[in-house]
Amino acid sequence: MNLSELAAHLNLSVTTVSRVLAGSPEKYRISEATTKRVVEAAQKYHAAPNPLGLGLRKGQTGMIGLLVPDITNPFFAQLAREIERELRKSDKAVLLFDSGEDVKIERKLLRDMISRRLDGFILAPVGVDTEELRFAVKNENLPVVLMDRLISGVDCTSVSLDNFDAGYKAAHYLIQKGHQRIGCLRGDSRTAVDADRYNGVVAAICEAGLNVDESIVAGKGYSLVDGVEASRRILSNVNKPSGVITLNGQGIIALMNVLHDYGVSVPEEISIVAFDDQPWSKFSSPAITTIAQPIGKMARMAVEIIGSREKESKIFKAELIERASVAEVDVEYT
Amino acid sequence: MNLSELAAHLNLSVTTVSRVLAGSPEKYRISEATTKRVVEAAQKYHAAPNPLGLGLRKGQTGMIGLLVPDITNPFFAQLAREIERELRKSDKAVLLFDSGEDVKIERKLLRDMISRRLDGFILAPVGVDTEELRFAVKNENLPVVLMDRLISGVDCTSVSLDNFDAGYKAAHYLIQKGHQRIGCLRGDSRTAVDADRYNGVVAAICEAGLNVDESIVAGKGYSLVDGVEASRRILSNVNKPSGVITLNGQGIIALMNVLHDYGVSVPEEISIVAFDDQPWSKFSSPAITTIAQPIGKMARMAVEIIGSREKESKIFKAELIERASVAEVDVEYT
DNA sequence: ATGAAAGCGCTAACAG
DNA sequence: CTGTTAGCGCTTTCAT
Repeated sequence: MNLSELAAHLNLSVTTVSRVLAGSPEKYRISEATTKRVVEAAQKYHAAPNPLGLGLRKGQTGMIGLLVPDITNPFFAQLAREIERELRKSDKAVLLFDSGEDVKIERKLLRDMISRRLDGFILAPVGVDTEELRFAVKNENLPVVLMDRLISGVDCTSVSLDNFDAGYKAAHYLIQKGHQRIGCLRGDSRTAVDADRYNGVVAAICEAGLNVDESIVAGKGYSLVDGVEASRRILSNVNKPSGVITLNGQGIIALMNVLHDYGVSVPEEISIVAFDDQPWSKFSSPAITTIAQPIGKMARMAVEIIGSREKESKIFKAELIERASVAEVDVEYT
Repeated sequence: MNLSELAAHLNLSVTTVSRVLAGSPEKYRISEATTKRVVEAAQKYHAAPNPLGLGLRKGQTGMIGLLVPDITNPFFAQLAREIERELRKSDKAVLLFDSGEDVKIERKLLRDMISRRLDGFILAPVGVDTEELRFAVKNENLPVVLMDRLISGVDCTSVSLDNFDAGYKAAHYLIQKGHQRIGCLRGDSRTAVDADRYNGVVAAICEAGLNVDESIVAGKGYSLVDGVEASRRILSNVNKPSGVITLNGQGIIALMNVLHDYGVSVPEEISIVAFDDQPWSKFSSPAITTIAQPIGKMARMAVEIIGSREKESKIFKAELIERASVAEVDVEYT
């Protein structure tokens, strides 16, 4: 039931009913009796303001759009959950758009999202620079915040991880533990997240005076199949790495399975540091040493930025969670 | 930009612009010239009808609400993806609500969903019978379809799996392979999905003249922690099962890790049949024999039901995907 | 072939 | 303390 129907039932004007249900009866000095009548009747008839009328009037939809490349990817699922939970506090709902890692679909979705006049946009794009993305990001009137897959060269409001630092931390940790031959399972190297993380890894390796061996670096996408293929390539190398860093969440799943398949034991034969702390990371056997992104904090920040319509970018630091997938090895003097 | 602004720019009435953009210019015999002018200007200025005005007029929001207990759970993430993809074809968007397996939150979300006047509701509830859920499900005016966690005793439009049959298939397969001592990793036994699956398992075991040993049956929820705890209980039994069936997606993740932890090899020491085929199931080592739900088909059916506003319930059959996690054992004559 | 007007449900400005 | 009115952006009659 809507407000005017309720008003008719109670022989009141829509205005009065509206004022009561909007939660400001005292501001308009509505009598206690009336207030009570309205509230009770509203409850009884499940009456509530129609958000379309309300939105039209206020110029707000009460919804924000969330675009992800793959909701099936645990990182984005977690992100979506945190964002939804946070938005709920201000009675906003989340419209979910999944591009399936497909730029063409993403462009179409972006247009659809914008035409829906949402109150805000939290975008985790595929990672490719497109006209639609630029339009969204550069438009002063659209409260947009970019997450995860930032576009290199395009600066805009965003919430992201210091990916270089995170990659550096992972590699530095392995080096500290005596590893000298470090492999890397990458995602799509054309995306900034992946490139930055990898550059961090390379920096740490070089800084330690070690060499980067490209033959134990592989990866060309974020899908599980990509991860499996890359894992196989890395492990089929005659001279296996002593430690491997997986640069994204799907990577570790792929790698663990391939390792098991090849009968390679962790951490005895190969040590692992994995990007993205996942719910099962600590239950895994061995428990995985991970580079954890503060997903909750990042989600909250994104929501805050959208709400306040600031135009600032925030960068978070990843944390290395030490578990049991990295073994200490004796440094070989070569 | 909205239609009236565009109309002003072009010295046309909103009506004409609306008719062109609604895609029915010939129906109203709009001249080719005008049509072209409108279309081009709309493109240029990124003008599109405001969905709030449109919705208010048409009594539709162009959105359907999707409620899940946990988007982080791969099954629901996959479901969400399929539903979104399907809905997109009819230009509808998905409003995502995540109850976090919490009935109290679910009730609140349900109220919120309803008050938003959505065009349809696809609900995968926590699995508990609540006032709000009944209201939603029993209301003739709300196009609701229940999925996965049906409420026993409440019949309503739904799309679900023949869970008894699925459980039966899993157990029957193990028995065929010579297993006589079958353990079971359950979810929340108060939910119908879990109970039905378990009953199917029990039926197959009894039918084969074997006994159900409750000491190798455990589980009290759908979280990973619940799964780990249950796995430990099952495996710490002095008389270990020869085959284990996990009744939900999180269960297999928990079990695999605990098995590895305990140094139990699959399928040599213990065979496994797992509910829900997951992207990594086939890459796992050994590849997991699973009971696969036709998620895509179910999603499509749910969307179709919502669209056509039928009031029918559809039940799908699960398929056993044979892989390498079950070993054939010699039948012992006791 | 096009436009004017009404009305979807709501709230804010202006009465009283 | 409550009501009347206008207008948010759109589509659908009804006119021309």
